[in-house]
Amino acid sequence: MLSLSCVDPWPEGCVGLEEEVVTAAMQAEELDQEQEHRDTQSPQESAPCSLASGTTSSSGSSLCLDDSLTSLQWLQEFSIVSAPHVSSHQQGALFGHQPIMGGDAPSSPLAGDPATMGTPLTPGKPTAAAFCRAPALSGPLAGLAPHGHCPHEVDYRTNPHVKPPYSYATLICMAMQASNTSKITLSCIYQWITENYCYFRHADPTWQNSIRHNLSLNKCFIKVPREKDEPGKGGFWRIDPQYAERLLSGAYRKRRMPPVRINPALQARLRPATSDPARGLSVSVESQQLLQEFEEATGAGLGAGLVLGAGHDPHLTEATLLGGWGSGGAGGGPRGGARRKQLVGGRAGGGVPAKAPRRASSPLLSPEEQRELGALKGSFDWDALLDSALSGDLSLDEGGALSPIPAPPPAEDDHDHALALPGTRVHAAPPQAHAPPSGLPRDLQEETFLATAFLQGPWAGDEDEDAPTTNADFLCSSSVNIEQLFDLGDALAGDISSKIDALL
DNA sequence: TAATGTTTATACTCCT
DNA sequence: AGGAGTATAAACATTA
Repeated sequence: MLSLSCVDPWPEGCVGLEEEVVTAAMQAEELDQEQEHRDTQSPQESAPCSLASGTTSSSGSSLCLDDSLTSLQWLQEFSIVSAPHVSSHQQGALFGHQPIMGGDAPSSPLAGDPATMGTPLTPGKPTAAAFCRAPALSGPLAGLAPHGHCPHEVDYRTNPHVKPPYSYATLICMAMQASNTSKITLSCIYQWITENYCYFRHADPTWQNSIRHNLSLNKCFIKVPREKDEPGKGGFWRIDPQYAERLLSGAYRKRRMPPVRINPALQARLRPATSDPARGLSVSVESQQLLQEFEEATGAGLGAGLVLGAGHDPHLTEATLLGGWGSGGAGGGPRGGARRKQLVGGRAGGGVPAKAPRRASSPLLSPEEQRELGALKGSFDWDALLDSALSGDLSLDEGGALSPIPAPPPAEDDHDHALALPGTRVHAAPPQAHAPPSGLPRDLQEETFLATAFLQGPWAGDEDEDAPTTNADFLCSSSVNIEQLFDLGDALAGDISSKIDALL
């Protein structure tokens, strides 16, 4: 059954943390009140604040969230450059709202893109509600907090400096699930990611290689060749339905990933501005202490990117920040291939000069793909998905979505099953389903679930916390509440019992 | 020719 | 320590 952790935003293991964080927030709020007033109000600059229409109004910026619930306000003290022109709303880009699965994507990929405005890495005002109160961080999800990279702190949609803490597979899943179609093209995946994650708009386009690599390698993804009469290049991709089904099952698991990654493509842009120590990362002693307390509370600090070294040397911190590719305290520096590129010739045949990095380019979409992308910009309707489950379209029985019994690998022809998506048909899984071939898919789905659940829920900050139905739980925000799911479970249990009785 | 897709290799983190 | 999962890089093949 569904984890109860979905209901309790602050499970046992998180209570202490909550208190500490809130305490730190209160202290920080006092410290930062002066700066709070310094921040001139420029609502017109907070374009991302505009809410998406419909059920996916998850793009509310930090401004839209509850200012009174600041919990990490002390992070405002972290400022790579002093940029008086940067409004608090822009500062809120780092912590604030989430990329939206649906709703109105920017008309331009760069719309509301701080990077294009030279906005530095300047954390804004997260809210308590946005920090770990959200469902994605409750229960097993609290594991994200130790990463120090709570997704609710960062507005990945507009912040070009921080890499989303999601695996590529998750991003692909998100793109696919945001689509109203059962299959999308590679370019649409690119497009969705770049529109929803500002980081990738400015990152070296090698991430696209990784996307393709994931699509090819990950068994979750199935390639659907184009019809012969279908124009366009490349095939379509979709999620193996057996994994899509598991979106509704299982517990969350944190993602293993370096906590904070600064877009290396922006480092060069940032570095000149921050090379001046006078304009460098400004961290007050109070905030350092608060951050340290927070790190101690969370056990991991704000990730490699916000490591406060001995003596809390701001410059060291800056260097760590700008060094990018935080490697979890393993010394920073480029990881993986980047280093190998330097140290090992690899198959590239040592000495072969690396390709000059290409500029990120917006994939050119065919009209057909544009239409498809239009669907991508549409809603990411969990209600519909849940409704599908509740209506029985999803396999809910043996090994089904809501069953603790793992689903079996699908038959080959199962690939014809469509991804369970809102507005689209949802095929039942083969009843003989069992455990997935590996742990990856489950993790992936859980992560995707985690990643997408909160995308639906900007409510944490702008709703009354005391309201019984606004506990920032995606299920509670959904038209299908947890009771319904329990009712469903009861019904299923009853059905199973009756069948057992019949057999006996 | 560029986009797409496949494969291989390496490095890193986390878990057992 | 080793395996699993993931990220990154690159070479190469295919296709529109």
